[in-house]
Amino acid sequence: MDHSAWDVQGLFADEDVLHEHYTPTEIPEREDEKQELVKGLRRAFRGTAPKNMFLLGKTGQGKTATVRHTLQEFSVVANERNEDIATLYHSCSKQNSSYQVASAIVENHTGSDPRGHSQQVVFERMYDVFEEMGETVVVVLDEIDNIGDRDDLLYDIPRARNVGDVEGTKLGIIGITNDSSFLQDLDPRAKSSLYDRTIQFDAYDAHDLEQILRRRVKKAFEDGVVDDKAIPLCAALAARDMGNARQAIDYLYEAGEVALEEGSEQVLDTHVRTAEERVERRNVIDSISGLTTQDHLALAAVVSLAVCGDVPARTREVYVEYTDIAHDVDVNAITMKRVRDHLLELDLIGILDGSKRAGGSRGGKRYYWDLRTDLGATLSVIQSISRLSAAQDRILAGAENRRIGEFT
DNA sequence: TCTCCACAGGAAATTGGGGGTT
DNA sequence: AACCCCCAATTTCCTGTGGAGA
Repeated sequence: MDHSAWDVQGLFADEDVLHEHYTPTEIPEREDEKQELVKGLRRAFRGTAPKNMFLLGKTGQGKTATVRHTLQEFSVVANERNEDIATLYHSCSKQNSSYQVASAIVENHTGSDPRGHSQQVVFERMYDVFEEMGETVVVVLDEIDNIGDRDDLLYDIPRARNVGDVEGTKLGIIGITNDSSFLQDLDPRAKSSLYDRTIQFDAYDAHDLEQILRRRVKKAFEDGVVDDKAIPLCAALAARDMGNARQAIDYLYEAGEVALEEGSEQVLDTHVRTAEERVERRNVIDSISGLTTQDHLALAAVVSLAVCGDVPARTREVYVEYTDIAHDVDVNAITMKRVRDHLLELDLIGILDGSKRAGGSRGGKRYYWDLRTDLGATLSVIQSISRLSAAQDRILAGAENRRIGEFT
């Protein structure tokens, strides 16, 4: 029997360096931002509370890595100087309200879940946790935009000392958000009085990305394995899109996989191009599969219309298709208002395109919905959702005239 | 020019469910 | 068992919008 499929060529030296949760030891491109953080934090060594700060910037701009790295240094220095300083990093990705965030912090540190009590009680327990940690405590709340407008926590923590919720402890809070509108929605007066500094992480340009990639390549791949044209290409493709380092690294990683599959001894620019397509397709699939049933139905309605070539379509047309599909799969159909909301959410995450145009014969304004992602890829994802199996025929109706029925 | 009406979109009320205390 | 807290999704209700056709 041929076992060559199990062979591993030595392209990668250390794949972990390319994984999402790898924290680089240095980011020279973010040295300025780091110094800002240091300035805010080092006040703790003078006996003052650290500054409250907001880090602002899109995903993949090194916000989390910079903070973690800086906090790490801060702790080491504090330790050397015998300062009673503690730091707490918390990602709010799984919580969507201040209440849940406070509960999670309490649960992480005491082991008991405080949910069920009033918000006030939960906050008090959270402050108890802080007081136990040290004389000065820096709290980092990553992905804080997740809590939306239930942001009491952001007003409460900076005031805790004045109000007497914490007695001996000085609190500093660092919020990280990739949604700039989140910051605008905070009460402007509270924002300026409670938060001393916002640090903006601008998108990397192609040159920055290239430097970042080169450092990773050195660690992740064997020497000379990555062709010299491949790196700038990854950087350029990502810079053209969003200047996202995560994306650039994903391209590179996947390019390595492609090279392995093809039995190539080098990672070439052709591999990068294949990788880009794969990564993008995978991103679409991931974002769709995480949606709710109603989102899926709304999307399926647009896809169904797209299969027939009936896009862009008005909300009403999408809604009619939606009700039919909902009936097919035996799910309660919801109001048009709500379906429109779902369509708008799909627009927000880049799957649909909802353009608002002046109305036709009846005036007003109307949305015209179209698919922003590749029809074939989206259709195959829709088909893979078992819940929608009873509606496949309807969605594919008209496909044979359009010769796009053969996706799997 | 005026009215009409399908749609947009904000706000409030409702529904239902998860987790508590007493 | 009766009652409290938090929350997401949805419905209900309402006010605007603006070109076509009277």
